[in-house]
Amino acid sequence: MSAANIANVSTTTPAPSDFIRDIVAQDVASQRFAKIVTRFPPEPNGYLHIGHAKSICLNFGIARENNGQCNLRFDDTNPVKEDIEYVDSITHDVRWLISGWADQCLGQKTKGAVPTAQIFNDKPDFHIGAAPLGAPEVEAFFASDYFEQIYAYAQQLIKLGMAYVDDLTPEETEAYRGSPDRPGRPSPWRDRCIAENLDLFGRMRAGEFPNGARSLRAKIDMTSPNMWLRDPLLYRIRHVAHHHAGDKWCLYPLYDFAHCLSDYLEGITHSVCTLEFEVHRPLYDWILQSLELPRTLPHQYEFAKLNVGYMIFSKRRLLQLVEEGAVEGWEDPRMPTLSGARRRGIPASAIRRLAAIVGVTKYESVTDIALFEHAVREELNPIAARRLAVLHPMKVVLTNIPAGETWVCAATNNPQDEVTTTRDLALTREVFIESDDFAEIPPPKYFRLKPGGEVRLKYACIIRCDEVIKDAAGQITELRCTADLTTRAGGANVDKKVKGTIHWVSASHCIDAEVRLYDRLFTVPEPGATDDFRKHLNPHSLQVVTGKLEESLVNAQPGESFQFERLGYFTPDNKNFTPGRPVFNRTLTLRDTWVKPGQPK
RNA sequence: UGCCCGAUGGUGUAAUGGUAGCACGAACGACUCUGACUCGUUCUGUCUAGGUUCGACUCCUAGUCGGGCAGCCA
Repeated sequence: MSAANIANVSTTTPAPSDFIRDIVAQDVASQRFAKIVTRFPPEPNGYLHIGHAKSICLNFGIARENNGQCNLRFDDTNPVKEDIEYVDSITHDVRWLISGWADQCLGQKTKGAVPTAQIFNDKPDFHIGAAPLGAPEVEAFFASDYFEQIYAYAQQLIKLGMAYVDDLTPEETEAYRGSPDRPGRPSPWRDRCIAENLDLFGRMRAGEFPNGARSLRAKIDMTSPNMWLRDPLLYRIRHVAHHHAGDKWCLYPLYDFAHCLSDYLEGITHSVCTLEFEVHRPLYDWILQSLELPRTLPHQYEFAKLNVGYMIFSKRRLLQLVEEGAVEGWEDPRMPTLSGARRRGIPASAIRRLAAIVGVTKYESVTDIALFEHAVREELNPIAARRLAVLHPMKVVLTNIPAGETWVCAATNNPQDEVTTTRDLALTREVFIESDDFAEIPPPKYFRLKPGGEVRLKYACIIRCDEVIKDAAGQITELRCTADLTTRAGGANVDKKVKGTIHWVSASHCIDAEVRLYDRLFTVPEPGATDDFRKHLNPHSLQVVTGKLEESLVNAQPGESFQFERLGYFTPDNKNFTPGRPVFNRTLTLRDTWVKPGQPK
């Protein structure tokens, strides 16, 4: 099973419905737009995580269900926080997440393209479209590719008397703004004439003024109860180079100004974002309406972002974990990042399934991590090949099988398959079983191996424990058992029932492999609820063991998923991979409904 | 003591004035060469108070609780 195959699973679930899709459906019905175009607009200042995945699934899902398009656009208006490393990882992660599902909807542009002039309804207009599907040299959209056009829109706003250059310092600007329950005061520079504003704005671009000396502001209403309408800043001076635009600019637009115009330039029809931007919507509309643009304007819709128990999604905190070494980088399998999830063996389809389960609402909730784990198991169960592996080995000697003798056992690769396929396992005198699967003093209802008891070695035969061998310290060193070879497949007593069936590997036909057992990164459901989230790091989130694995696993490749029977789902690590010496990551344990006596769940 | 948004079982959601349903979870049971999967049964819900209506989760009013807004971040 290749990574590509995994990504192809479960692409046929019924189209979900939610309040945003309802709006889109109405717009489709009324033929308001020729084509539905959405966008996913990350800022390249961190890695994508499962929270972003909800937005990706929504935006690409809408495009997919309406034969539309979803642009990947980097919202890169703040060069001091952004980096090309993030551009690359985000591009990769988006492609991974939509692979086999919405590839055909991914809007990208011809490499190096910028918005071009056109006439629309007899009016001058600017637009940038997607490169045709399959075009050779393509790249994501970048807001920074629109800087020239956005600058021109700013000039137009000045000419309309709707923007002005302000000389207030950042501190003064804050003081003049007032507070949510107290109106702001107009800047003394608010009523500069258009010619002076234009001149000053040009000199800001020319680099005549230091950082923070002047800004461009929209002229709206300093007394508005909506803080974002109190003459919001449109441009600030930053004498720094940009990772994508180079050193061409020392003047950068702010989010509110760049975002709505980027949406317009790309022909976005539905601009979907998270709830915290709800109060920005009047500004989004104000800017687009003020500029008297010829084409149908995009509209912004907001939904609640994803929260999942025992995870954190704050970029700042995730960066902190990386920088402080609490994890091994952004791609650590314990991280909620998409690259971490991929390395952990979580299929993209499972993340899409989660998005479908949680839906889209305006209610801010915390999703039970059980929903996520359910989605993962649901995707992995049908596709993960079954293998036998012993993580905490205990030696068992089958005293009635001579050394060197081999009994071949056919093992089913996946009971979920319609057509059963098998592989051969070797049963030999010495095998390993899981130490948990033997109890010298068994608790009630324990139906694995115990002294004098019987258990089935899966795919092989029933064994009986005759003797427990211990060292001087009283530690069990091996079990001496008798194999009932008549209970093998095809044997006379194959139908003999025993309560327990356990996994095992032959001591002479197994490989040693490092297996990394991951658990949740935090010990509390809402680690982000307190300032000191690091206090709740799970000290046992990674346990490394050397397991005994059935031989066939020696050829396992990154991107493949296996179920180690009775243990969980595992995948070869894609970072520490040496052909012939795979290191395995545990994706997730199997659901375990056996309540150990005395251990409430 | 400003403005905006929200509230349905333990969790995520559906019902768009007409039987409160689904999934997860939990409990019990069946099945089982994975204590998995699968199957069956059960469990728990409309924030509060008024109002409109033959009928309200849905509409109105007030309240309660939660979230957001005072970056030259996005």
